[in-house]
Amino acid sequence: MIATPTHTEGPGRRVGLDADAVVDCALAIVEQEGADALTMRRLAADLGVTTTTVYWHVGGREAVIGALIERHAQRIAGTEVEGDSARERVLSASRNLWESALAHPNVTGLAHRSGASSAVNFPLHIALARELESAGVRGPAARDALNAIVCCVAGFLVLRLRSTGPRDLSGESLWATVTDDGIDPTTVLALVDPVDLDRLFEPTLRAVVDRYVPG
Amino acid sequence: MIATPTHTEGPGRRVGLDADAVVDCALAIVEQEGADALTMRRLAADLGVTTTTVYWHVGGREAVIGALIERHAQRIAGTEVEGDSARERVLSASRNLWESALAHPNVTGLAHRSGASSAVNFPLHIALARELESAGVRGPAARDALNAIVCCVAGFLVLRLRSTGPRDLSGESLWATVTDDGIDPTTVLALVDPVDLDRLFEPTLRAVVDRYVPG
DNA sequence: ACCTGAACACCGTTCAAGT
DNA sequence: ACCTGAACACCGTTCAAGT
Repeated sequence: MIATPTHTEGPGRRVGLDADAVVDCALAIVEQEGADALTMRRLAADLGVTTTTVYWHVGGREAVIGALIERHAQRIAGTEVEGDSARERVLSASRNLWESALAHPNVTGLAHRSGASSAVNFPLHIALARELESAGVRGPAARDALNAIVCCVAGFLVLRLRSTGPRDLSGESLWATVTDDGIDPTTVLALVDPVDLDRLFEPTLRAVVDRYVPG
Repeated sequence: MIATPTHTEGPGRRVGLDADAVVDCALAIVEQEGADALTMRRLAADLGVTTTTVYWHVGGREAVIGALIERHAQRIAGTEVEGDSARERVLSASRNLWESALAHPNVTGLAHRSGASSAVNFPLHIALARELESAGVRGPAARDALNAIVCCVAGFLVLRLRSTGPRDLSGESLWATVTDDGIDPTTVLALVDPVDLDRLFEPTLRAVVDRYVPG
């Protein structure tokens, strides 16, 4: 008989839980079912404990989300930058930002809503800053290039990842403006089409890179 | 004695409330105290009624938010586009997108989180589409230009409006990567500075416009 | 140190009831 | 048609208590 707890239920029992297990479970819930599914009670239930146990190990909901985001950031930190020329490597590092967000839409959305959007992508931002330096962009120019690229990628992600529910386009009262004015309807309709964004991303990114990194 | 209700409290009394008054009140709460302050109970309390009355007039929270966003969209619809050349007017219409969002950060953030980010800016998107047409950009080219510009503006807004809390930058474990690698710290630090974005917005916007509208 | 049980103060929503 | 009161099922969080 090894040194196991003498009782298996009630206060005082040991369930062998640590902060890492809690954060892993929280991250899994968010990735699979979205941020709204992450409640303290649901998280505790999945772990087989009470909500108060979660509070003891990592803290309240905000703390759980913070830890979850930081773990995800470390997970995507190892993404490789490809390309031969310095310019191509800058583009590759920028694309990594775009692709990692598309690969984990729920975590990305949660990080964005909780104001930690830069925290998740921190490792990838660093990687991009490194490639900019290799491309000869330094000082204030590097700062501007980094910010412009990050903003551009973030903008495409916002429209690309937004919930594609049918309840958008709100009232028909707004549509009246369009049909009245003789604007080509397909131009405006494309604002809702995420497929276009996948095609548009690359050339727009290149336009911004061209503006801020010489070559 | 005019035809007033015979009783002033309890079920059956008339308070002279309509859907417009509810939406106005909801919009005021959001603009002044943020979206989190908009609860059904708070809204009802400000109107001097019960929560169920709000449900009767406009519906649940989602319906209130939808109506609130649509009203704001109509409010900003009248923004003027300035500029002599067609290209300058395209830039002006794009700037309107940026400035109206900065003027109403709470409503913008709520619209974005509730997946109605395109609904709020719908009138301004139409205005931009009109200027693109005047600039000779039509068909698929107009669609691409519109999407690219909207994405660019949205990206700058996302980083500009994100809650500038001190709890960002999460763990110090991430910072270790930076100091180890000899990256210029000021380059990365600038990611948190919103002032830089105000300066960067215009030239980056011009780079995107240059790419998609000739002239 | 680790975990439970009960409780508190909120929230959105519904339903029967009033005039 | 318009409005109330009470209730339901949730939520995050706290606190005393157990081993």
